[in-house]
Amino acid sequence: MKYTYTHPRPAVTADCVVFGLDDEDLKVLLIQRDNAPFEGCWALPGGFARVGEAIEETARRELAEETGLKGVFLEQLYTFGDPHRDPREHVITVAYFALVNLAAHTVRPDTDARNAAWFEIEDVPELAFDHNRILQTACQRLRGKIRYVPIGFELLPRKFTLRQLQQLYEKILDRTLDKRNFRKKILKMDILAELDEIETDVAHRAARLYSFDKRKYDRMTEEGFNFEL
Amino acid sequence: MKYTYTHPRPAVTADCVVFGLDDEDLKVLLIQRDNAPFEGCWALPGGFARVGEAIEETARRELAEETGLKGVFLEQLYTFGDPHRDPREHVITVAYFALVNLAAHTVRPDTDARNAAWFEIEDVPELAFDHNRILQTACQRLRGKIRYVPIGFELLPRKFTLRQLQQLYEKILDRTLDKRNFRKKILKMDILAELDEIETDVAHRAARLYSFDKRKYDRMTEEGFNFEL
DNA sequence: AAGGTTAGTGTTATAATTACACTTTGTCAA
DNA sequence: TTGACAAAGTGTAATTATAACACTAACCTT
Repeated sequence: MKYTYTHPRPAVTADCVVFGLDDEDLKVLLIQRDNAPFEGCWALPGGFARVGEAIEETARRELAEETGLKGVFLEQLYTFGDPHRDPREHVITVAYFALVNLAAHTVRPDTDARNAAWFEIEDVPELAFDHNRILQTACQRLRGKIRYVPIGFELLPRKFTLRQLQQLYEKILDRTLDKRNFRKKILKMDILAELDEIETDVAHRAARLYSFDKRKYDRMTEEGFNFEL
Repeated sequence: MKYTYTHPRPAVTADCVVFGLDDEDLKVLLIQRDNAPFEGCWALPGGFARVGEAIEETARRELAEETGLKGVFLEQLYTFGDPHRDPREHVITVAYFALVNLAAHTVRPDTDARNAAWFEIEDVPELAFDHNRILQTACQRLRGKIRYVPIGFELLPRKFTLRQLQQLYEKILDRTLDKRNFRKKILKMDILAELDEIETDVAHRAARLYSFDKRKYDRMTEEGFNFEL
C-alpha cells in the first residue's frame, strides 16, 4: 500500500521516558532495538504515530507493545524536531514521561523480539538517536516538578514509610533533606493518610505506613496550595 | 510533485501564541484565515512543517510570513495531536508562545493576503481548529511561569516604570499586588537597573525609569535564585 | 542481655511574607 | 498662584515559613 501527498511530510513518533523506583534506586526503562538504524542499541520505547490515533495513544500503545507496561499515567514532556535526529529522514518525536512503581508493574523483559530492561539513571549507556538528550530533559523536568507538585507517589508502593518517601525525594533532588523538616512539611501538606499498619520484615524498629490520599490532594490543589520543598 | 510513503502520515504544523502588551492591555496576535477550512475565521499564526526544517523554524517562518513579526523568542508550549482537531485530516501541531513588546515590534497588518491583528485576551472570538484551547493553555503557562521566572520584560518597553511592571504582573496573574511589597521584592531580586531618567508626558508626578539588566539576571539564575512573587 | 539500627519527636534563630497609610512631587485648571 | 488631583515613593510590625540541630524509644539480632 502506498500513501501519497502533495507535499513531503516528516514522520512522527512518540517516545516514552518511564521512571521506576526499585529498592531505592531510580531507574529508567529502555528497550534494545532490533532494527536498523541503531540495531542492537538501547533506546527509549516508542514508535511511529498512526493516522487517526492521538499521540498519547501512540506512546501508550508502543510502550505496551515493546515493554508490556500498561495503564500508566503519561505526561507530555517535549517535542523534538531536529531534522537530523534520525539519520534516515526527518522524524519528529513527541516525548512523554511516566512514573511507575517498579514492583507493581511487571515488565515483560522480552516482547516483540525486543529486549526491555531497567537501567539506573547513572548507568544509562549511549542511546539511539537523541534519546540521551530526551532522557536528560526528562530528568530535569522530574527535578523541577517535584519541587512544587507532590509527584512521586506513583513510584512508591501503595503503602510506604516516610523514610521511603524522603529517600525518593533525595534521589530525585540529588541532595539530602533534614528528616524532621521533611516530615513536618510533608505532613502539613495534608495529602497523606496515616495507616494503622507498620512495615514488616525489617531488622530494626518498624516504621508507620502511609498512603497517598488523592481526595485530600485534589482539595489542596484546588486551593492553590504550594507544595515546594 | 508527489510524495509517497509506505505508511500514512499525519501532517505536522507549528502554531504561535504571541502575547503583546499595549497600553497595559494584554493582547494576543491573530490572523484571519484566507483558505478553507475555517476561511475568514481568526486563528493563531502558523503553518505546515517542511521536511528538513526544525519545528521552531517552522513556527518562526510562518509567524514572519503571516504577521511580519521577526526575531522574537519562542518557547515550546505543547503539542496537540487530537486526530479530529483539523476536519480535513489528522494534523499534529506543535504550539509555541512568545512575548513581545507591542510598540517595538511592528506587525504588518496585512501580509500574504492575510489580516493580522491584536486581540485583547478577553475579547478573543471563536477561533479556527482547537486554537481557543491552545490559547488557553498558553495563558495558563504564562501565569504559571511568571510566578517563578521574571518573564515579561519582553512585553514592556526597554525603559519602564515599576508601576508598569506591577500592572503587567497584575494583568497576567489577574489579581492586585501590594505596591510596597512588589517593589521590595522585585528590587531585591537585583535584576533591574535604575536609570537616571523619569517618565515624561504624564499628568502627575513622573516615576523613575528602570531597565531589565540581563547580566544581573543571568548571574541570579545561575545561583538558582527563586523569583516567586 | 547487649549492641545495632532506624523511628520518632521540638525548639530556637533566621528569613520571608503580608498587611497597612501617609508625605512628596508634579500637573492642570480655575 | 493656588488649590485640587494623581500617582510616586517610602517603613514597620506581625505573622509565617524555613533551616539547623540531637536525643530517646522501639524493635531486631546475636
